[in-house]
Amino acid sequence: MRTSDKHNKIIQAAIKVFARTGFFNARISDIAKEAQVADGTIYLYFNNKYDILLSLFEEEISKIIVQVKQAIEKETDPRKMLTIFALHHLKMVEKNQELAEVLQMELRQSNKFMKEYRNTKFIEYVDIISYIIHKGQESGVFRKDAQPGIFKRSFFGALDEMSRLWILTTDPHYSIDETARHISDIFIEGILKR
Amino acid sequence: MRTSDKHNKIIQAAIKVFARTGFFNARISDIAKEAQVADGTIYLYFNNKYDILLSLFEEEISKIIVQVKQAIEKETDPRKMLTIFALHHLKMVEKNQELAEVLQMELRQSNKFMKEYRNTKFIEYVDIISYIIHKGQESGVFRKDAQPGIFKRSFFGALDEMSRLWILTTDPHYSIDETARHISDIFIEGILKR
Amino acid sequence: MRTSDKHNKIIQAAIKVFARTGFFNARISDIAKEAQVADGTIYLYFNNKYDILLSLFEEEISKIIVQVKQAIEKETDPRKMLTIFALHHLKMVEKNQELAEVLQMELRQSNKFMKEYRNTKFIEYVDIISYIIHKGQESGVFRKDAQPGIFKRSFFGALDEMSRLWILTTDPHYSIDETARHISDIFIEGILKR
Amino acid sequence: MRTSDKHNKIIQAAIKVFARTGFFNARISDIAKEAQVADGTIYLYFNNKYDILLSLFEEEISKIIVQVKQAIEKETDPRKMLTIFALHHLKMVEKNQELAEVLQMELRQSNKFMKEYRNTKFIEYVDIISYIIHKGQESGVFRKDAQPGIFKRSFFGALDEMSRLWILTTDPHYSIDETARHISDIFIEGILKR
DNA sequence: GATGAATGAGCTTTCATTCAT
DNA sequence: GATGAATGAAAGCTCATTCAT
Repeated sequence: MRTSDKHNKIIQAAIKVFARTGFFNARISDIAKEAQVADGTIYLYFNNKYDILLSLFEEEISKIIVQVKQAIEKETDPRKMLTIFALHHLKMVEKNQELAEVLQMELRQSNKFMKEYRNTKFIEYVDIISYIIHKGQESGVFRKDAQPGIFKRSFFGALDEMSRLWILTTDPHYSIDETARHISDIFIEGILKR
Repeated sequence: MRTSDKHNKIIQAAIKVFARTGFFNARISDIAKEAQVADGTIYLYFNNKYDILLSLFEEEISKIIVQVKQAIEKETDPRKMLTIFALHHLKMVEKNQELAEVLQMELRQSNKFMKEYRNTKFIEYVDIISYIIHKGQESGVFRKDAQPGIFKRSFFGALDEMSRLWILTTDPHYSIDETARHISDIFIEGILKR
Repeated sequence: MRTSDKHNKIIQAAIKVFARTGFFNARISDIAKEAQVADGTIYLYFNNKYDILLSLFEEEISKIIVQVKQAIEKETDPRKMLTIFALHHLKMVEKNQELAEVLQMELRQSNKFMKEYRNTKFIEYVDIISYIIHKGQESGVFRKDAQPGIFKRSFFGALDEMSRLWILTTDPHYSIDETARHISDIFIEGILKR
Repeated sequence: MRTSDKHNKIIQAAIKVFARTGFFNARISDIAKEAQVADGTIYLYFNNKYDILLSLFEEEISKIIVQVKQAIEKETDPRKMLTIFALHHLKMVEKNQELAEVLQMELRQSNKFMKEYRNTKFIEYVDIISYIIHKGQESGVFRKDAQPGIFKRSFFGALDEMSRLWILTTDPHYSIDETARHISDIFIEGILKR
């Protein structure tokens, strides 16, 4: 019953609770209370606590991917595409603070400690960046010797680390727009063909 | 006695165990066994499980800071300083894989969920980068409009995200040297005054 | 409706499930699935899980009693009656393995832990044996000093313990016929008037 | 620490609690309270709830076997040996009512539902009976055509079923001595060579 | 200082039972 | 009558922490 209202209610509750206390400190009963269902109901929709986290990842990142791709498709200039990606990423973080916190904190842990789990959705997200680089290299805007594999991680890492600032401290020193532009500028300048 | 043999044995054991299973899954008895002391002995040197993690952070990052500062002091060119920082960071990650894993995975969590804790040592580490930028701006090598506060986090985030590759996958596609140089090149190009 | 189709379907399903996993490990949902009804339907026919077990006992043992009595009524020689009882008991065990397992395993438990429950049907079954002894004593075939109350339990106990062999191990060393005859022979010889 | 006081205290507590409520209804916390230890302490001595039951079986049956063998060794007449076995069995049941209840009720269940477990101790106990029969056949007292394998189970089954009377009803109609003698008399008469 | 047996609070998960449809 | 989603009480087990030795 994937389309059920309860499934989503639990996911949204879990985002709130995981953001507040972290995955390990979160109690099933907290999520149940937040979702206004009984503890047992959660197990009608998920196999266990960890399954909630994984489902959350898959579903929420999927949504984000769709949105970013739509935003980027409207552009042809790879430089602008990078800026849009950065902007979109940071905006998403601000709009969905709680989700962003969970992704920031728990996604990495699960990548490491849950060996069986390959976070393909996350990889797909980051690969949007390398796709942009390839485009730029083809059109001669970006340097051919730039490694998209290194670039995509560097660019994502830069945005991710900046997001942490927003999540940890409640008072952002720099505006989202300013930050996104600043970061993408550095990276664009860094791989521009001269 | 801070310099006690046991104190350090426990820290080193904790690094191993935390790297292997993560902080939350790690058992005190595992650390005790790894350190070849009794469970109770740990509580003669640390207040609780979390105190081990914090002590570990403080002490190990302190060591790293000393080393990086020494390496950078030998240079005067801020461009080379950035490259050295990147190189040093990635080399450290490779040499101290287990420590790097713990810092990667647990440092962020603790920043968030342990509100009382200000990770000053970590801030000090990242501030080395902004110090370099300031130097470069003063000497006219780097653009004046570059924001050191944004730059330092972007640069660190890029390196940090690359490190995750090393930690998660056992086969690095790019050499440390190549990667460090590539990343610092992008960033140097990105803030160079033209 | 006691004779309802569903009532019996549930009983038969319960026999299967209880035999497979035991009463305590059996889930209502397992019985429901086996009976091809909804979980809730079971509660239209039975008060609770334990009520299924008790109903099962009463109804199934009643059937057995009718059959044994019919088989014995054809005989007049109390010695042959005993042999027929033994034969009938072991044959029933083999034909209704699952039912036999449930009676073997759960009947005793329920006698003990469900204080309110007097298993009158079971007593009626065992009393068939003492009825035979009385007959034999009246006709002078069996010793007058034999205690029917002790004999009936011993005889039943002997058959019951042998049944366990069939239920636990899948390969019977002795044939049913041989075993029934052997056991009844020992007991007949044991109370024969000389 | 098999010889520890606590190990035995927990076993004895478990006998009491299992006898009172049955294995499945027994709570670990009940056993802990009865043994005057903390819940967690039980897990220092046993792997899980079921491990307590198995340990209980092995250890207590071992004790009984030693005692019966000692009692029987003093005799040479196989007829008397059988009577002694019956007497010893029923006396044991009366003296250790709670243990007897647990063995009666739970030993069979575990034989069936815990496939991996071979109750060798129990088999050893019942084999004492077949050993006696063999002796009697060798010395020409018992019929050669008697099957020790069937006899041992029948004899044990008879005693076992009688024990249930003692356990279920609190008022024994027949004395232990009378019952033991009556049952063994039937069986002795039943296999005597004439 | 060092030990490790003992503690007991705490949490995930199960499942008999209910009840709105 | 029939359904099965929802409930929530209940309990086995873990493990950080303590403290008598």
